Amino acid sequence: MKKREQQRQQTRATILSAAEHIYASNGFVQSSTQLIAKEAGVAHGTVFLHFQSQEKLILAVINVLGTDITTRIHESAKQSHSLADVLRTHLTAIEIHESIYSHLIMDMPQLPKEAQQTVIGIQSIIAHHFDQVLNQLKKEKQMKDLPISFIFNTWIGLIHYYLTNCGLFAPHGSVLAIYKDELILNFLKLLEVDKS
Amino acid sequence: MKKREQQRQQTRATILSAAEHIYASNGFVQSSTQLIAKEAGVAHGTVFLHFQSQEKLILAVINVLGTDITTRIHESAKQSHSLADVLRTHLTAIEIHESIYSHLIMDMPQLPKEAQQTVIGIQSIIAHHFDQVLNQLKKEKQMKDLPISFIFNTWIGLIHYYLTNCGLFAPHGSVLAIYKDELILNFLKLLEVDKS
DNA sequence: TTTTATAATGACTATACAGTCAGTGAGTTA
DNA sequence: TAACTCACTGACTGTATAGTCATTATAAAA
Repeated sequence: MKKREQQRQQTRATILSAAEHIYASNGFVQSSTQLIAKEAGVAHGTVFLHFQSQEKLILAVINVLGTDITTRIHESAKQSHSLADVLRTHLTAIEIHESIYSHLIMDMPQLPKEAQQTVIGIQSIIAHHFDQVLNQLKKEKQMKDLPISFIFNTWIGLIHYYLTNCGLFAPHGSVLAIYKDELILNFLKLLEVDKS
Repeated sequence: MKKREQQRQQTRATILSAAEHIYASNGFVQSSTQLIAKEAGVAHGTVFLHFQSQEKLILAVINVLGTDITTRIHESAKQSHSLADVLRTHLTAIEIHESIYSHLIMDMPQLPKEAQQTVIGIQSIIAHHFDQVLNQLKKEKQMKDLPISFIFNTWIGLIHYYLTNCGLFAPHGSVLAIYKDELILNFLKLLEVDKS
């Protein structure tokens, strides 16, 4: 590759990575392109050479995030046969990107629709695995008869509640690192699923 | 009362009410003081004669909201003896202010700490009633042994999930009006509490 | 009636920010 | 080496918005 093209790609990657860092600590809405440029060590204008607009930059970051999370879930899901496995797969994939993912779900209402689509995409995958596992459990009468969608929403709601209130649950660190096991265990108990 | 003082109070009330409307439809963070002034039919500067700053205005609106919700819960809680009663009391109190309450919990991370205190205050009351009712049920062995805090967080998380995703669950109207009964019923089933 | 006090006005300031563009210098080609 | 290309710069523009203040109009006091 030509040296110029190489440097161009490098700069783009630097900006993307800087943006990811800034968004992870300040959230998407409260981060300025100026700050991202500074963090990346480039001029403010350079950001707009690589990304049409702030919105496109945000979408690019979210897209990278979404792709990574869904890939991880997909990989891990091959060995997920119990509900416990599915829950753990979900939380582990999110935990890796906890801070930026938390900001994503908090800022969602103010982000473009395409961003929301990414979140929906992630949840669809989890919902799919949920569906499979829970239908099996229902068939085996190992679980009470509740709408799967309700159970799913309860789970997602619970996780998002912990994530959006990380300041309350884990002021200085990862919420999931602390509560992951406890959450999975208690949720299984709630559904009365045998842990085996 | 002197006519001047009366008019002053009237103007203040008009601004407060206009702010409440605007916040309910646009959210707290995305609403400008200009827009609120326009809605109230007063000059922009007038807003700052009655409220030191935008932040103080937001806090005043939230304070009114918090007081009303907690009062309602307090009133209604006198007749709340079962868990179903407590859940219904909670949702009914919120439903009345659904749009602004939803924005409150969504914008919370970006609001001053005092605002967060209001939300915590509301939840403390609910948590208190939860505690009483669930401890009783536990004593009577009518419920499985899970940490009450976990059950509480699951409930709040579920409700907040529906509220923050109202665009998904109820694009044109009140989420709680549609799902209130269903949510209560399914949550009770989940805990296996006798509905009587 | 005249004077004083003050609620309200709206033009103004200051600031923050997204996005632009003429200019610069290093890399590439002839 | 000379001409050219293009990634990058940073000063600039335009816009949105919180908050200020001299001025105005009206109610209260003298």
